[in-house]
Amino acid sequence: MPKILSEAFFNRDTEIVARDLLGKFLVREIGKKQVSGMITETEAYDGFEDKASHAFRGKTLRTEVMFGKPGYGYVYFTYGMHFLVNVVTREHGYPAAVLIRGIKLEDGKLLDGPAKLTKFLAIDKSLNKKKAAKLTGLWLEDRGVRIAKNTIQKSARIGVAYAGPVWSAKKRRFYLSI
DNA sequence: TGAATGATCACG
DNA sequence: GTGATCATTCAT
Repeated sequence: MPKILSEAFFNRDTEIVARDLLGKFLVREIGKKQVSGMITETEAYDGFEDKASHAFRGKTLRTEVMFGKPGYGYVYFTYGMHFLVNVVTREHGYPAAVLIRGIKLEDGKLLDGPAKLTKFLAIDKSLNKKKAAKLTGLWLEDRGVRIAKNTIQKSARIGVAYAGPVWSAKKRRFYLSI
């Protein structure tokens, strides 16, 4: 039986959560239709100091969900055409989230880009600030897949050059090499 | 390498 | 209120 990831899973160090999400499943259910994929790529955005994080400039209407409870969705619209999905981590009041950048579908097809998977799973702003749970039609679960440690790779995050040399170089992107 | 395309944020 | 920018993708 798959185990749905709850608040306790997300209320931990953001980099640990980002790493542990590899091999877990992102599940989207609309009506009777269910689509899911194994997470293959994530990025950690943590704290008040991370210049790459949207929360760096403090709490705003957009980023307040990052300051909220762990296990909630942070979905935002960018470049005038793309939705990106994160899951909030750490305790209430501390801004942090993990961006889901890639998943592998049941049929083996790879969705290697944060906006590709949201498009395929029909994830949009209606899921912003919603708890990741069956009730909302979007959740994460552990199906018992074991990830060998030597297949987990770390690198700098993608598309964050604006954060400056120090913060853009932080190795907070995690992905599977297989 | 650059266009698409609109929400968000800083500034004044 | 205005203008720059963007946690991207796809075609040229």
